[in-house]
Amino acid sequence: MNNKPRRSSRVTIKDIARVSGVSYSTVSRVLNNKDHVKPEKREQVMAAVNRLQYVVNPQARSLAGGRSNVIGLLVPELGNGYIGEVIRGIDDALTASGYDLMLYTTHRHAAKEATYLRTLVRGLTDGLLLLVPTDPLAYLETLRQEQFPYVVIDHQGFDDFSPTVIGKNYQAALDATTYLIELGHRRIGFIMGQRHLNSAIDRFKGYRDALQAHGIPADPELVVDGEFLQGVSYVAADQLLSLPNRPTAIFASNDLCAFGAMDAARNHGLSIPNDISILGFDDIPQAASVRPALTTVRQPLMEMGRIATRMLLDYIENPQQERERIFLDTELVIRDSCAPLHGDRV
Amino acid sequence: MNNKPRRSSRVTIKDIARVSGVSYSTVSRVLNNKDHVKPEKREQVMAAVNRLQYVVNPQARSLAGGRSNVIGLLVPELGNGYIGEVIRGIDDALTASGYDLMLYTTHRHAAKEATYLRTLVRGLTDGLLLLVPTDPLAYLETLRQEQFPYVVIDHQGFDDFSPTVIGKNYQAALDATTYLIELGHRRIGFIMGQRHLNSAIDRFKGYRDALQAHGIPADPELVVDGEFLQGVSYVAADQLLSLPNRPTAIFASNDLCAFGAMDAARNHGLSIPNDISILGFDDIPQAASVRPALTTVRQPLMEMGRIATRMLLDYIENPQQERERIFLDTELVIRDSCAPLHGDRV
DNA sequence: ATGAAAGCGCTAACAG
DNA sequence: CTGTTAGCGCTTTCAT
Repeated sequence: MNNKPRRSSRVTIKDIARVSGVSYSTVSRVLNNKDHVKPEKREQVMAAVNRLQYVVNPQARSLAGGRSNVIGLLVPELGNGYIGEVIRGIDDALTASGYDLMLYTTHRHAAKEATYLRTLVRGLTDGLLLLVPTDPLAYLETLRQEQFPYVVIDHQGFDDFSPTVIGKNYQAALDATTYLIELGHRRIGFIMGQRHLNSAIDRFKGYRDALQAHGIPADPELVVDGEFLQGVSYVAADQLLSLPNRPTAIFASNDLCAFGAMDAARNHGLSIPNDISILGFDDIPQAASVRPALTTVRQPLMEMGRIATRMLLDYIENPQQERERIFLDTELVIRDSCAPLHGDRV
Repeated sequence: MNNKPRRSSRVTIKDIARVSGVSYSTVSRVLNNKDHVKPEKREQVMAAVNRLQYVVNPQARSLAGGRSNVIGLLVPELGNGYIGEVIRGIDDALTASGYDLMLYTTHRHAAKEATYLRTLVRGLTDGLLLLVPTDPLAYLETLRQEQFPYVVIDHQGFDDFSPTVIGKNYQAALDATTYLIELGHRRIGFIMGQRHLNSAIDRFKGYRDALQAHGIPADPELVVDGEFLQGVSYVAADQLLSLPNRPTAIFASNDLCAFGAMDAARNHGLSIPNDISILGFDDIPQAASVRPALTTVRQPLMEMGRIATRMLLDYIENPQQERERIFLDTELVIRDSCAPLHGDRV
């Protein structure tokens, strides 16, 4: 419980001030790229910085009211490729920026989110990336009032002021379902994501409206809960496949759910796509490597992370910047898990 | 470039000192569980803490010489399930600990690692987890001299003092290769990992020695470079499969490499496992979902992360703690990608 | 057992 | 353009 902290490489701005023969506020100025410092002094300082291998102490900087140069990322959990991809995009955008990343896993625990938020905002981070937050209403308003920079990724609709990056879920689901219909399917099962998420709801609406547009009556039996989880979806799909009049195609709200459905189909002795077509959403890396390769809606996950990060950095640098909401296009990636209704693989 | 930092929820220990009627050094004592504070005062303080929703400012604490309660994680990149699994274990162990996680992606860039290290050690973190570091010799010695707590995960052999958690690579590779031999294979290709990593080398030795133990001559043609990457392995496997006397089985240094080999095999019109057996290493989540499901060596990835984290926290709390090196057992997971030499699927 | 006071390393007014 | 000075919030001697 009690141990000496070891502080290392004790080169501080005072040291480099002494060595380069200027005051240490001047050092601070050049370090922060401020104006009003003679080029030659700037050079002297930089020389000393390099020679002494100086690195700032981010805490001191942040404590003194500067930036910490770290941004926080709140994610529900790490378990699926989806989040990994988004993080890659974030990391990508951060790499050149000089910002570091603090990772917070909330395990979908809303209270935890709120606590994190309070400490984070307390100066540890300069900005926040919220990936599918669980119950953001509780603190988003606070963040806004504090003018604390943040961007929400892949979650939308709980308020009308949060800057957001999200895929066009409705349109994507509409297109995907239409594709299935054009393949001749009319009994199309739907595995729903977490019902409290608008992304899940939008996907459902796309599915529903596509059916309706083609005059296919909605059958409540065909809509089951998958909660964006593979295990839950397995059960859900199993239920679908046990129906007397079972669907000939299943549209899953994300790839994980699609994998669950594939498992269930195999378990029922059904061949994919000959006996049953399965369509996913996200296009996580595994989607291409499962067999049959999954036909799915590709969300530009890395891109989402990258764009959100750029937006955030922009807000940090530039607080006046107008907040925006960005809707990204998706793309139907046709692979091997869907086939025309009566017949051969497509 | 110039913007006001917004500091929020300005409740500091002074506030809670005032409210609870003690000096603020007493508050600090209570907050840090120090002795020499009367139980009743302790209660008063805690009451105020709860009432005012106080949260410490980690930077101030760390600046003043206390702990920051964050640990840093250095990873090469996020691109594969392997690292995701390890991180889950880390996250798991951290969850209850009150420590936060700082994520550093080095992109296998050694210079970047060194820079990170300097700033990290500068007080931002209380300890470091190094996941397959690229060129650690440069700074490990420094870390040790500074008595800075760290644990290396899945990399070993570059020095003899670093605390380490790693799988038994040699034994695992020996067992896996033996399995293939017992299936009747004698021409067994090997896709090598990054040659500068001891984990890759140990796996190779296991392969080599298993062959030798069964009197199978080593054929250099059968050993190709995969660098732990799917793309590179595809090319490597392609080379193997183009051999006049092509192997009947391929042992890949990790699952990603195995996937590359599967792609190559399919491209050669070979059926897995009837025409060619493929065996992987790691058992990342995808391994179970590819078709045919991959027979592979299971490393307890989450467990590795969890154990390493516990060790690290232990070192932080308890600097005298003796450093240890832990070797974890692996397990051959037999699925569908390997079959007896002449014949049906196993 | 507890308070007072001295910084940790840095940024940001404020003078000049 | 540049130096001086006052903290940021907290931990830690050092007294008492």
